[in-house]
Amino acid sequence: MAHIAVMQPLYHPPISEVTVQGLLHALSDPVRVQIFSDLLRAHLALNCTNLMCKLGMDLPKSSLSQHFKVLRESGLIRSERKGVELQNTTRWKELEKDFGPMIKEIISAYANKNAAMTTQNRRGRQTGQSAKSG
Amino acid sequence: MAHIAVMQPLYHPPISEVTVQGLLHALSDPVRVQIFSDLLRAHLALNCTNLMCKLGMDLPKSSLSQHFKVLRESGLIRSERKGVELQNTTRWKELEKDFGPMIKEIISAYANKNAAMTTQNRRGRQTGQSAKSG
DNA sequence: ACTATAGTTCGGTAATATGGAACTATTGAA
DNA sequence: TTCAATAGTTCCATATTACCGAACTATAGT
Repeated sequence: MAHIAVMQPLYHPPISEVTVQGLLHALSDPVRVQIFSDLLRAHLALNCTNLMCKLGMDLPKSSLSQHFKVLRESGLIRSERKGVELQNTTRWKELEKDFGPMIKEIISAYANKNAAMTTQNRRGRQTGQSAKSG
Repeated sequence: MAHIAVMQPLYHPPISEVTVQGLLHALSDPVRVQIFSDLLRAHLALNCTNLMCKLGMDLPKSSLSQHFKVLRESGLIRSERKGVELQNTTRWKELEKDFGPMIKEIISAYANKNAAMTTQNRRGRQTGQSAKSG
């Protein structure tokens, strides 16, 4: 007895529908930034669960799914079914063409800020912030 | 009989406490982007109400106040009491020093996107979006 | 002290985010 | 085809955040 759920086939907005507002909202969450930058670094398709393991994050599946949905529907990533799992890639080329260096600058600002904070922490100010070790 | 409210004197985070996450969150709202870009263009201090009139926006005072608070506490603007009103300015210099061209790129991406959409609208696709008319 | 103006704070409601449990979809094996 | 396993999604209840009217604070002018 099929109740309601039909699991529709992963919506990806055309690049023309992608908004700066949506991109910034997606990238204003630390989990999503981590995922996106890792996808950038990885330079290849990654599935959701592996990605999270790799980042040392341990979120519930439902939250994870939501975060990927936000990234997808903001236009930042593309997710394709590959058997039982999803392969996620960034939509970098399109994005750069339409939004110039904005996204690059955002990611690099995050990276710089983290680096700066890590440096500060090394100098003794223990803040409890996640400072990736090793 | 003083109940609770004390109206504390407008908090401005030191630039070292400003986070990319906070900046992006602040700039992921169209009203706040409008305010901020107008402050940039204006190149001088503007009070809240005038600013909103000028932008043709008609929000309730309380919402307005909240938006300015978000901009202020994210580190994007500085607000100083000048008599009965506030004078708002961007913290551009500091921001650029700490976050490089990121903010500039965000603002310009917004501007480009709006321009692109206006162009599209002119070609007949009436979307109901606000397209500033002369 | 009274009035006006500019903005803030409170408090109720609406919208959005989080995460556990149940579900869907695909693979692999019997 | 049926059963189990794996990877994500959807549902729903709760928690957090946003919105805005009403009451308040703060300053200026009279």
